[in-house]
Amino acid sequence: MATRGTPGIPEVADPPRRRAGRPATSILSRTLILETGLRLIDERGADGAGMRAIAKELGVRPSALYNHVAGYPELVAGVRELISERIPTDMFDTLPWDQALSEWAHHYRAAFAAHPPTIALLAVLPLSEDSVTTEMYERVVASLGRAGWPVERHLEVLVAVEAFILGAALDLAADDDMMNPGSRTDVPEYLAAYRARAARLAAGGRRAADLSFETGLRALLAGLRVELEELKGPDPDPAAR
Amino acid sequence: MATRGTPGIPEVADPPRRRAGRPATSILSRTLILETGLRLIDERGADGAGMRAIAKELGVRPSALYNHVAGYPELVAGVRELISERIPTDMFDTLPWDQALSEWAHHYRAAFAAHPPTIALLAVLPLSEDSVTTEMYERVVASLGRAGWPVERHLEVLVAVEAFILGAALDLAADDDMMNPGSRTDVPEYLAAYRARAARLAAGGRRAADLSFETGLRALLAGLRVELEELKGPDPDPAAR
DNA sequence: ACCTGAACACCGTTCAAGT
DNA sequence: ACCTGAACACCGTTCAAGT
Repeated sequence: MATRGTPGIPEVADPPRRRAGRPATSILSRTLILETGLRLIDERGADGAGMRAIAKELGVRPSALYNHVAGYPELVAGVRELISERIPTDMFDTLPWDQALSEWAHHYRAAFAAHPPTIALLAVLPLSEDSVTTEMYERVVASLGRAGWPVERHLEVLVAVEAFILGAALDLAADDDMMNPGSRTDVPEYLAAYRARAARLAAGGRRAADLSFETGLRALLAGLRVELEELKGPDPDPAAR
Repeated sequence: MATRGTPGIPEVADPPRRRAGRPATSILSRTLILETGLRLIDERGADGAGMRAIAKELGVRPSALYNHVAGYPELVAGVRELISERIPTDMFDTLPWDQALSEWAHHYRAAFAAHPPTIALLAVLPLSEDSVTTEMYERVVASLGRAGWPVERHLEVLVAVEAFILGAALDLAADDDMMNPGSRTDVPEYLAAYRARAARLAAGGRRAADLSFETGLRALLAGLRVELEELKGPDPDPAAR
């Protein structure tokens, strides 16, 4: 309900008080556009952060944005990069590979969780080729190498863990009540399981998605640990390490 | 390429040859609309399967669809249900819980993989409340119960596995080449890992996403198995089972 | 009940014209 | 180089009018 062009003369006529032509000092920048996009996503959801909405928020015409971003898809990718940049990776230099992966996974998921509407929008993007992500991968891979994982399996492990993280992030975006069976009588076991979890959640103050994330991550890493041990296990001479 | 309005004069003028008013026998149905939607998604991608495109394909005006589906979001949910229906669940009645979960996961992922463009569109949807999905959950939960998982942890385990499946499905939608570091020189370990995997993939005929899915799923289930053993382990009287 | 026809309120994007 | 202004080719959705 924006009160635009109401009565009178141009009362709330926010539109361009600026005249055409190149402004003395440039108004926009790629960074400004991306940050505004992320802010609007947070404030209004993914649908409230299109090219036109961002332009309006910046007091500019939509076409002006195209001087700094190639188009909407590129803008979305840029916003994802903005979020990815905030995922710390220094734990890979100080912790054992499995503990480091666990900490990383928590931060990774939290980075998206901080902007709920972005999850559906951004998790869908191909696990990009942008610079930030690649640098993150570099540290993960280095850690796996030091731990003794064979080099041809590094990406396999990395992507498996990342898949779980993204899936868990999607789950986080879903409403806690989304799986509520209501009063259906044809799924008794599910109903019992749903209620038992609900009671447990009510007791502790945690979200449903947190339980699944913690348990899944713990299991995944435990399984990977076992697999690495088996890879190294047949080693007949432990002193060779 | 549906050959519509074939002979006669108005050759390519497909638009409404039908006059207004209720047709003698109704043309549309919810099922027909959903199946056409899925087909168009397969043929043209998610962007080529909007309300208007479906209407055109069915030789009908867009507004006619609203007699059978509430709107676009409901249509997308319906298409997801169409896909979900094809995921078999009978393995939960015949196999041990962990083997059943493994088979289920393979089918679940394959159901989406059969319609690549849908993955990004559908995986994003909250793990719905629709009837098919809930019935699927019922069988999973029943299996976990028989295996000895405490009832308040059934959904936790189920959702953890499902998160991994959906994350793996997203990975499947990404191009194999998407993680290619190109000729970057600042990520040597990553570059080596990428090339080592590429060589391995070239040898065997598999996709990158398959490796990560198999390894992640195996690890996840192995970890869950260990956790269940620990839960049951302290049992002082094995005969009580 | 179930379709057409016309309209509404949006999109992202392009491009000439201005400075 | 970087903005405005106007236009293009789309969307999903609503609703009166027809049968």
